[in-house]
Amino acid sequence: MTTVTRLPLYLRSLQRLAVAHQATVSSARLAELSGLKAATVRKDLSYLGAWGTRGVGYDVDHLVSMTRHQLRPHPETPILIVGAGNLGRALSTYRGFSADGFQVLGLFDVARCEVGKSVGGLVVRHVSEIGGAVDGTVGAIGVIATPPSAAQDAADRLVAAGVGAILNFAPVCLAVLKEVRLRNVDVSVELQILAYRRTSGDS
Amino acid sequence: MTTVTRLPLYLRSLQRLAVAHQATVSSARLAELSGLKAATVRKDLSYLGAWGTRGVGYDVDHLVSMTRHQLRPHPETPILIVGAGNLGRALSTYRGFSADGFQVLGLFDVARCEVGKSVGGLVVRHVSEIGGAVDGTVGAIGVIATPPSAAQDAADRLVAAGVGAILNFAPVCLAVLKEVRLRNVDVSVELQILAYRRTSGDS
DNA sequence: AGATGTGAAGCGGTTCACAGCT
DNA sequence: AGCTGTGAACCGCTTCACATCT
Repeated sequence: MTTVTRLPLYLRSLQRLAVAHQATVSSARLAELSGLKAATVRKDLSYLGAWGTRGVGYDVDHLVSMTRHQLRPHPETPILIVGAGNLGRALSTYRGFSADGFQVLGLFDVARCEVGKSVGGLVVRHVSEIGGAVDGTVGAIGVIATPPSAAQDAADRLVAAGVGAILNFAPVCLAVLKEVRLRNVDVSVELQILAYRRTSGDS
Repeated sequence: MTTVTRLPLYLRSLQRLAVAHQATVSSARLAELSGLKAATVRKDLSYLGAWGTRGVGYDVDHLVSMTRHQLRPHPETPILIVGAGNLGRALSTYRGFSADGFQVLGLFDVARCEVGKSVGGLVVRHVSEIGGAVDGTVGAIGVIATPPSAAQDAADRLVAAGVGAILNFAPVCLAVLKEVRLRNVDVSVELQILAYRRTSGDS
């Protein structure tokens, strides 16, 4: 269901509304804030079993807790970052994570010379220690921020360690067990899409 | 057309094949390398007017130049990065850009104390200089790597400077002229999608 | 009046299946 | 035999339209 991919967007908009002490939102307003159509918002919320008031709209606080509950069953989702290069360091010091319920559990690298360095309160460990770091924790997410050549190895180690999902920033197509959810973020690909044909707008 | 979003993937796979001296590829093989279905590949390539040989496959070199030509009308697409924080610095030192035909034209920040610092051969300039940096160049792409609060201002400046597209890393929904293509990359959103329900795989 | 909830239509992309070429 | 090229079926998401409720 693609509704899931919009839930985080709703949550953000809703949190802003909550901060602005808006008690209620219409689907039209929420759509506008999230860059979507009103009908889409209503359909999505109805899937979640949302209960709006006709003629008024939805209760912001109720929607916030409902959306958040859908998005995070556990209070803190552990994150493991592999690759202590520029991107890996940028990610591990990103302060937005904790607000969204994530906690960086560890930062790893293959290069021995990187191991032991401290990055924003986190000590870089060797990739061989990934397994030990995950240990009992369930639902951990691995983030791959390595060069392309090291990405598959990183993925293998993360999968072996038992992570439930992987977010891959390396420009390669990874092979993983299909039980492991995988999403790719590739800056160069995004730029190439944007660079294509200077015509018509696309989301 | 969503074909465009797959072109960069094909190009990457094809370049690897070229390096490995593979003269020819079948749609099935290319699909496998790119994580797609064979039928999709054939449809996409036929849209480009590709000319494969039945019983054999496609000529790798031909496909590479055809795809590359589609993706980059100009040899070097100029990139302007706004925000010299961790992410902005990571992006401006990313070495993969030049290989994919992009050139970082400038790195900007609002904070006066950041201005003048040197980051990987690039001197951080104040955001007010964005307009001058773009000047005559056509088809420039702006990259927003600021905190959320500064993102809309960055977008406005980039649009005023005449960029054709914006890649936004800030966790906000930007308002831009609809002539300007916009794509959003939000790490927290990606993680939230991955964290959702520990069931069924999704791309 | 103003907004939700939702069946039904619409639309775009994916996948099938097979004819046709080498 | 093998693989492309493509019409047609399929599928799922989006959007409309409107009955329904406050």
